[in-house]
Amino acid sequence: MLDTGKGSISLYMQIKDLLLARITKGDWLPGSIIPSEMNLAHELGVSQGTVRKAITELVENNVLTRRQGKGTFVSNHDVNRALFHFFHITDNKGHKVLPDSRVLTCRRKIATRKEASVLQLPGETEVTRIERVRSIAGKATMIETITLPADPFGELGKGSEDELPNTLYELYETRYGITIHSADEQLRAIAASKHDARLLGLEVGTPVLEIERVALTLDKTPVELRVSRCSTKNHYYHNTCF
Amino acid sequence: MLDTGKGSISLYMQIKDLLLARITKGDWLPGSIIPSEMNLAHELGVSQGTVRKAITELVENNVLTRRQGKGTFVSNHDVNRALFHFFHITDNKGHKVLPDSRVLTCRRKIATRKEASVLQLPGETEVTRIERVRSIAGKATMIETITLPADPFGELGKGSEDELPNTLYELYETRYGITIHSADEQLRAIAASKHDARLLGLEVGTPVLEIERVALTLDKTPVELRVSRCSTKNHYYHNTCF
DNA sequence: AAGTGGTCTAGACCACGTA
DNA sequence: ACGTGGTCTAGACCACTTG
Repeated sequence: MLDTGKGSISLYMQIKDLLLARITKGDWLPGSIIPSEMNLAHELGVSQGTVRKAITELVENNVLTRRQGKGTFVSNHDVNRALFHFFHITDNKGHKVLPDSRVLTCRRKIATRKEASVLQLPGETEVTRIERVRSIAGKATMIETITLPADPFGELGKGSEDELPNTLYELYETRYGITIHSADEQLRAIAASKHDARLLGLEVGTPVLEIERVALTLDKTPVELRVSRCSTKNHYYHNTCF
Repeated sequence: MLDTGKGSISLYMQIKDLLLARITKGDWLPGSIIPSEMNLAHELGVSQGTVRKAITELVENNVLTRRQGKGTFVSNHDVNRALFHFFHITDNKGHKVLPDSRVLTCRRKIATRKEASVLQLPGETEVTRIERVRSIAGKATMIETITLPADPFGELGKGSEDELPNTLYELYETRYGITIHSADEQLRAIAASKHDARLLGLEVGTPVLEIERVALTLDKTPVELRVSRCSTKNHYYHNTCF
């Protein structure tokens, strides 16, 4: 099974790929425990240290989570992950708070060229488009337009609009088996449209921050396009570089 | 020297802190080689694997760089580091290019309250303020206002304005012994001022992206405040989240 | 050939969580 | 008491770089 020949890829990398494959296939679901390092070592015929090195890299990629004394678990989305890894808006003092959200619309539509291209869909495909307003401390701060391919997100968008939770990535994971692992964000400054201005309580033409995010699964399949328009009157987008 | 008692911090952490201290003190300068893992292990009376684990974490923090067959080196700033870790503007196709820069002014001034607070300076301190325009493919794309404390950056700003290189962090490192290790960025959308508009070739009031960056050394001392105003007509700020 | 980092092993003991 | 991950050791061999 494992390639121990000369010029081959290292053992721990093969094990890492193997574990990754099992997770991607769904053998081990988010939140569930995986076999112990010793068990995996025996099963795969390598030493515990080699399994450990493979797991360590997956932990660094936020794919697995270790809990001393308990075991190693497949990471799942919770409020903390949403806040620390996928939400970058802070108030003027640098404090992060996850905003509330209120859904405006949730409808099936034909994908625009942009949406189809970003989500790698064929032309003229149906998508679900959700529009919601997010508020921090009771004040409307951002408008989100979320586009999801119809395929994995079957019934979503056929009614049941008001039942959408605040943290969507948890829903994707628990209800559709889709785990968001990373996201690419592109930011620019644009003028608030009439629609933006009304919802955010701004003058038309006020500069707002547009965040265009493509969310990806572990195997880098794009599964969500999210365009946010954010008032930066009392909030910033925050990023730390190393 | 090392604490091997019970409830104490782990050995490799102590070694990591020790190596970090030597680098921060300047015992080992950026770009120079550090002793081999075996030598450090003998010197410190631990096994090579323990030193290795300490070094691994410093490599992950971009403090050290390993080169197989050669040794382990203190990381230094080069064009690649500037581009991959500290520059986030891409063109509409997602391509990164480091812009050219033209210095407009470079003067000694009294720090504003904002500058003094961010750079942790006492009131009424002198700082060096640099203003420059950065161009991509010949087109002015961003205006940068850079504020440096007078203290470590002695003669900078007393003449010699035109000799400033494109990548300033390299200069800080080689000429002043200041290594930028991380940076915090806060982004918002604002309207272009008359000054901004003229330099960027935009209409007054056009939304531009303002990036306020505080650059930190390894021991988290803030040493530079950089406010950039960026036209997002043909460029984005790009960020990947995990 | 000698020295460096990179991988892998086998085994020891510690700290934590559960039963 | 037992199983888990966390730390540490000692030693082997490989891959790469330099003299």
